[in-house]
Amino acid sequence: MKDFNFFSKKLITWYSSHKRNLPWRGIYDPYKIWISEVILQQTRVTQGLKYYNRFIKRFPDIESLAGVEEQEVLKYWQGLGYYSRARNLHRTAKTIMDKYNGVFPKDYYTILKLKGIGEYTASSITSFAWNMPHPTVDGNVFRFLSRLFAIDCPIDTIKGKNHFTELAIQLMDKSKARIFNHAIMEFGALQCIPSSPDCTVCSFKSVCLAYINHTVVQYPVKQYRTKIKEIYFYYFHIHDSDHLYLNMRKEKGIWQNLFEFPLIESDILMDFQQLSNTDQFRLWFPKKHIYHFELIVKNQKHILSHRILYAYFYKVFMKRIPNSFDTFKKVKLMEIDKYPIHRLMQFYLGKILPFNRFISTFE
DNA sequence: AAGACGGGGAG
DNA sequence: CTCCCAGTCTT
Repeated sequence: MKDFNFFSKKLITWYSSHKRNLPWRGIYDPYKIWISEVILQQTRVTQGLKYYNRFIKRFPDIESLAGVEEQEVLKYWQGLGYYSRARNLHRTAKTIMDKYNGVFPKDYYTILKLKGIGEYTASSITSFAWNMPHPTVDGNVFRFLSRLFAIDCPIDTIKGKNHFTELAIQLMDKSKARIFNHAIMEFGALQCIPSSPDCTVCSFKSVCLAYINHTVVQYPVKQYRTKIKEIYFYYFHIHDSDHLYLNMRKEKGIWQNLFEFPLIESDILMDFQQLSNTDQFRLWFPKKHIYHFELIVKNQKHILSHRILYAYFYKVFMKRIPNSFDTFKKVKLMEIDKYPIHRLMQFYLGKILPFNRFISTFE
């Protein structure tokens, strides 16, 4: 269709004068590239930056990452979201130690089999570390290419993915995969931005089909929309002057392996009367003991990509800690920093603890 | 093919 | 509010 080498050249020229200075640029260590790419999955550069620096400082290589407990890896991921990324990072570090003698595999398809590494990340690692000609097709690339060629095929379908990947392969100067991939993503991130891009200064305005047709706003095309469900979380903060009673979320789902107060989840809004009639409540707080409940936080809205959850925090006072609390993890207040917690717990602890030193270490 | 999985920032 | 971010895994 066009002179593809023209695009590659033009893109790289643009990149050389517009690129941002980022800590994972100009690095050829596959480990560091891997960490940076996983952190940046569905995450903005500005948000991931401090996590990257802190993570690399604590886990400078595969061996150091594989050698710790998952809990510590999650602690360094606390607040970033999509926690399966951290769990998979840890798991894959162990796999590389066990199966590949601690050396990061160099074959694309071997890398692709590792947990938490998909096509995008495998392409990033192989192209950035070894200049292998695999295209990095991320959100930036989807957007840029969909506009440049006015592609109506939805990007969130198998067909769309394949189409854009093929296009990126054809556009790429195979001998310059590393800089081409950096350039095309940077272009999408800085010039061909999602909303109101300044097309008047774009290097491709003379050939961009969407710009020529005045249809830039229509691209990229998406087929699916995530539907959002509302849920209600009722937390119990057991009163104790110098301890917290926590549970680890073991089940698959939101916040797996993170710590939180004993919790009753519900699809519906419940007042205290209804709550106290649930099986879980009666198990934790049997009638033979005297309790006093105080509602500290009411209807706290917490938004996830696919859920809106409303949280209630009850503080529980009692004469003596009953045996039914033995299943909870009793954590010294001073040691809360060792336990990975989600934003909602951080919010509550920040509210009730007079000194924010308890949760300040990782912020 | 469709949904699950966080959190934050921009408009 | 809505959209989207250097996506991947599960069913």
